[in-house]
Amino acid sequence: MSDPTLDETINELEALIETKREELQEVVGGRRPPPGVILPRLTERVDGIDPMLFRTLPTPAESTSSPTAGSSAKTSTTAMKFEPSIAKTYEPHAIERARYAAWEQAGHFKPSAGDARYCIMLPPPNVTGSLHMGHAFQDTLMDALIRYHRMQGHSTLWQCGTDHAGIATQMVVERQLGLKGQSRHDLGREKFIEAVWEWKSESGGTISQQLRRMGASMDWSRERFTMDPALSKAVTEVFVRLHEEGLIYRGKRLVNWDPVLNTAISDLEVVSQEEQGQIWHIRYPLENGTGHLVVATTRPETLLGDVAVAVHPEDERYRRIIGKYLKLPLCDRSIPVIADSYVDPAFGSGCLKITPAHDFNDYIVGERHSLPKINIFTDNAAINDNAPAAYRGLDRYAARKKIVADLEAQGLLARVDPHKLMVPRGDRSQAVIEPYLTDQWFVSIAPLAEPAIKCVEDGRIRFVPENWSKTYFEWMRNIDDWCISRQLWWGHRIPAWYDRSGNIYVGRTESEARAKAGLSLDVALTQDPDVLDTWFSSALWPFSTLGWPDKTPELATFYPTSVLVTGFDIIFFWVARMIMLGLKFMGEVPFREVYIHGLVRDAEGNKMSKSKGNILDPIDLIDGITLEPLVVKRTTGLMRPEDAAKIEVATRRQFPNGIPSYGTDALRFTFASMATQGRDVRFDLGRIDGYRNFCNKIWNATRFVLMMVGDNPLKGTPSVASYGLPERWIRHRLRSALGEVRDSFESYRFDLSAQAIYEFVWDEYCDWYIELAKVTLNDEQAPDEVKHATRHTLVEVLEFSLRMMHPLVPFISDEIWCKVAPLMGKRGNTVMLEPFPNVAEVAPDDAAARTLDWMKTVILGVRRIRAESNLEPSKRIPLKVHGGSTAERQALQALEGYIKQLARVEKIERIDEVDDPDATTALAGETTLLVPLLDLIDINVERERIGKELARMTQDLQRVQGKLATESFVAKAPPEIVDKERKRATDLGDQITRLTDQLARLQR
RNA sequence: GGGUGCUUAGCUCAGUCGGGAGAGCGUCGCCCUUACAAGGCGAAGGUCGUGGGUUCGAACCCCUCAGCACCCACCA
Repeated sequence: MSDPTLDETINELEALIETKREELQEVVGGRRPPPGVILPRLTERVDGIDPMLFRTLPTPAESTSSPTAGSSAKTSTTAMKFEPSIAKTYEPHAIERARYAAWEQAGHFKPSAGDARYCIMLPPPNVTGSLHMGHAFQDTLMDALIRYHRMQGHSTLWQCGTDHAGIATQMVVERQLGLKGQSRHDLGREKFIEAVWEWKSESGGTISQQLRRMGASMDWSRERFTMDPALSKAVTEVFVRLHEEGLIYRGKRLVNWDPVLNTAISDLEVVSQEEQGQIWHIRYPLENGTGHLVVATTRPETLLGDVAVAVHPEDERYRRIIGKYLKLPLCDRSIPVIADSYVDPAFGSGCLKITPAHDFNDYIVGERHSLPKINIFTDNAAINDNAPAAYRGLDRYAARKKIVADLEAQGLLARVDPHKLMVPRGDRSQAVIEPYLTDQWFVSIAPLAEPAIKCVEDGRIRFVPENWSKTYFEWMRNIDDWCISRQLWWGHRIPAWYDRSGNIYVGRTESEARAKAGLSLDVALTQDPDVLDTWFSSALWPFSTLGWPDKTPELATFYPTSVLVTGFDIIFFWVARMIMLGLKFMGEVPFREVYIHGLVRDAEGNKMSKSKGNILDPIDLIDGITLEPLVVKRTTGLMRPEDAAKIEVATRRQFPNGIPSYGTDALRFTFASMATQGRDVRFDLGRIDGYRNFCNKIWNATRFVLMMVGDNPLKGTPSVASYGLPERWIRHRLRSALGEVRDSFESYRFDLSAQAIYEFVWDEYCDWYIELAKVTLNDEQAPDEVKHATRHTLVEVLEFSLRMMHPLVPFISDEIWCKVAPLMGKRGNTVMLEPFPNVAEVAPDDAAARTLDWMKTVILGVRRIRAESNLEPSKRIPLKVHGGSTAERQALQALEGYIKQLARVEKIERIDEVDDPDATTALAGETTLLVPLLDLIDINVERERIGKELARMTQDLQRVQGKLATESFVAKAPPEIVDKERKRATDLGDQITRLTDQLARLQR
């Protein structure tokens, strides 16, 4: 907390919040604010710590509203007055934190006993990091899988932990030191590392706390850090073994050098971007004074390190000067003209300057021709002493300027053109990367890559979606050796020692290294100062976290893990390397499946980034945030402070009222519903809005059920005969929904799971079944037995649904389940350990489904007439029915009560002859529905409506008849398709006749 | 230069085996009907990017083109 700007920000925020709090007090008069009003809260996470997290946890008992002790459950129709033991409105905050704490305390996240195993490795987030939308998305999917499998009784482990993230963490701590005017060199290596550890222990837990807010059910008791002693031991072990096998070697190579961070980085950490630059055409005079060659370069300063000029061997223009010498401008050196087929004669002048120490291609050409390598840079990319005195000590860009000026002065600059080029930059520092000749450690990758390719080819690892394996193969088949040494202080120190003459000794410890080489103690050794690439330790994560190299029970139980859930951006960085090292050291793949999810973008499809100011903090979506703190948050700590004004305007426009509080479940459900197969997902606030409403719907449906049932357990299972059609129908629907949910979980289609749950709960259970149940329960004639069956079904289907939805919305489902399950006589105290429902537990009932679906068309038909004829919704209307199949007639009789209530029909009259000319019509199967027109109805409206429907049907019929008239269709299409079309034609013909008759009557 | 995706309603997206184009949000109309206005009921809205091919039949399979996005790569 030593950062003055952060302190300032926090003070500002606190002052602001205090003001808002006072304003709000005035508005709501000290009472609980109405829904939608955002309670200001301290958004202190600017500095990565959230002191509010878990500070004031209500006990589970306090978290729900007044208990109903003493109130006797009434189960008659007067039960409406009964106030159930569930809060009146859905308030996620009242339930989420307490529930999570209870789960964690009870140890529910730990693996249970059981033969079937399920394990996911959390991609360890950066210990310096805080939760962003990508994490939140990914964690939701993993948690859904974990909960789904845990509920199936599998011994389930979600292994969590954090990554030391070498460069990133070191940079954060160095920046903090910088604010105090210190550098890491002022502290020295040992003190600096101490400072990093200290910082880690203070700020490192942020993301773990935030993961808890997401409801992530990971086994915290097994939390690991890549620099834990045990994991460091694994790192050393792997390094030493690979070295012993000759798969790790040290060598002087051209590597990607970050001159700002002063370290080598791997190919993957270099990001090339197209930038506008220039290309300089420079004259290199022939030594014999007969002219000059023109070479083109985008980097004139590298001229100082040139050792040759190459031309294509078959280029007629230059054939006779191959082997002659050129005077290297500005330098007192001669360089040869060489022939190499690498040169493209068509590009520029067809002459290429060769600078082996500063260009990857030139390096290869240089090797081919045994040319010297002249390094002209220092570690900071300033000109070194290998260059002429005039340029020494100049930064690379200052040197460029001077060199260009000098060339021009000497008349050696032929031309300068604007030129677009790919500029390599370090992904962390954004510094322009130099190819630079240094001693580094490498992993010889080809022998590791081969089995790693094979295990995906033969299906031992499966990518989901499948096409990502192509990307994987593409990279693995063109992979280069991996540079693993970094010139940093924070990380795993390389277990190698040097004597005075530079001989290398590798061992698990210095004494082992000595012993292996038979060195006596009086030979002085110094350890390699470098550390390993962070991804080296990450690559071991699937087995190092389980105790490797020791043979632990966890390792035997959970390796190979079940699935890896991750983004495509780290397939190369991490996934591929885990596969290679997993196969190497465990002899088995690290995971069976790799589920690749999309990247979370903002609503416009832009990548979310701090510098764009379009970041959404998942915690803000859960808790809500008012506009002012949001603006402050988005504009604080920008890399380019000049963007602040723009970001502020955009933020104020997009969130004029801040962000409402949605709760974790709504956020999770949104993420699940966005998890389609595409490459990226856009996060739209409209979606989360809708899913918060869905949670509210579940809440209120439960309130209704509890009102209807009371709070005493239901006695006895109803007899089969007491189930009405609605009860049979909703079970049938539940069965299909359940099947879809299970299938989609198995195939990682979380979007389809979410959709199936949403549609079942809202469209089937709430909109239809509850309404139908009301009819039965309000019917004084209905036998108790039937009412009991109805109540039982209300509860049973709800309880099923809660188990079915739990993996996606753990908090609300658990909260409600604990209230609902006892009514079923269930004793568990959390739904997360209950069995995930099986399709086999619910029998299909096609007959009930067909009948109820027909009834729905009747009700929908009447409702449509009512709406389109502007009849008052509350007014009961008479309904006449004509015709209909035997089944329809029976159904009508059986379901009359439901139809009357749901369609708001006064009475239903069967007529043999359509005699009422002024009636409006709807069709339900073979039955014709007629609603007598009342005085106020405009007959023309009805004519128009029927006319439109007729037009649609006639068009349909024509298409169907056209099909049936095609001989080849009847001959070649499957018979069931032909039959279906025939039936359609008959039905349509019949309906058209009935509507035409009705239209004729109206026109009289 | 090589590779991979995407293009379906105003917006964001589903569409699995090739067989009557779907959802959410938004829009419009009516309703505070005793679980829920964070709600209920109803409605409008689509040449499935373009052009061709295969097929009895194409949003879906094949090819062409266009636009967009991403990944990889050493063209000075």
